[in-house]
Amino acid sequence: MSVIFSRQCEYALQAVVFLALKQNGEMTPIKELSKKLDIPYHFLGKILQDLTYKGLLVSLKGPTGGFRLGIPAKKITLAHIVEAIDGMGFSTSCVLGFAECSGEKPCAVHVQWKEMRERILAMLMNKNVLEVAADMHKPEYQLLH
Amino acid sequence: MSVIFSRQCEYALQAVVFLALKQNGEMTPIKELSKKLDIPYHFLGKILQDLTYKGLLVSLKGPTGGFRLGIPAKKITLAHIVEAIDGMGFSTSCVLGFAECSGEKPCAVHVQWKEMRERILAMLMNKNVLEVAADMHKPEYQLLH
DNA sequence: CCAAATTCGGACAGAAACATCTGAATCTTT
DNA sequence: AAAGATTCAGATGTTTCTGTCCGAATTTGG
Repeated sequence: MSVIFSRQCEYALQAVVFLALKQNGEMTPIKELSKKLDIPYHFLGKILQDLTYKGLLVSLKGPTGGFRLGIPAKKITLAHIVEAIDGMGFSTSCVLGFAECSGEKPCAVHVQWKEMRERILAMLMNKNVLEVAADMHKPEYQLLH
Repeated sequence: MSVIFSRQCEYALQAVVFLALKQNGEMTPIKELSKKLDIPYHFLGKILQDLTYKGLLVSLKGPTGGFRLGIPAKKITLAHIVEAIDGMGFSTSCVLGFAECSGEKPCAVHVQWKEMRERILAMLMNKNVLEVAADMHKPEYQLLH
């Protein structure tokens, strides 16, 4: 394909950012997330279940149930979400696909690629979902309205 | 999963770099590439066929047949290979997975991500396989020996 | 207590990516 | 001309990812 993260992971990122928009302890059911973000209902259910198991979310059954963040939004970085769903494999993998490529036995583009990966990683670790959600509120970011 | 390029694309990158190591017009059969690079024989066959169709390689049947570069190594960049196999989708895609994310309707990390993508793209376009192959010759790069 | 809304858990279905198989076509060498 | 090595083309199999379905468990409100 040629995409950095899996579909699941993208859905997870969107969902967590969306939940971060709700500042009170309000619960959001799958149905709402599914509609607003246009993500398949049952598929999203699995993903949220997974994030709940990993501790990023908290769930509640029954009417008025749903999901909310399990940790303060400020403490959840994009890296946390990616790690929970896809793992951090991308941050060590070789562009050319050599399994043994490493600092001791590098491929010819190892150092340059390493820098890219580290930049990406730094960005993911530096962005918490509170910031992201706050930005999405601003009029110039219309995707979640 | 969480990898930048598809398996096919990684195999293609490796194979083309390997072929760039052979400076004379010598043909290399699939069997040799498959063994040296540890790539499944028939799968690699398809990929080389594809690269041949795209003009990056030239093939010849029969004994003494095989594949060689179809363009001078210096003119083939890593970007050319990626484009031939995976396409350049990654260079425009949104990290959060929003389909409509763009300059006019950005997500909250659009600008930062755009910079990452552009850096990656620049690196892929600036690296030609002659350089890469030459580096792989050097003793500090042992992966292809 | 009951009905309705929700998550939970497991099985299943479909699509895409990865890989293999087989026979045909082509080329080289003898 | 024959034999062997190779690519080519299409069909098929396998695995992983994506998505669906259903029934059970839980919670709320009447």
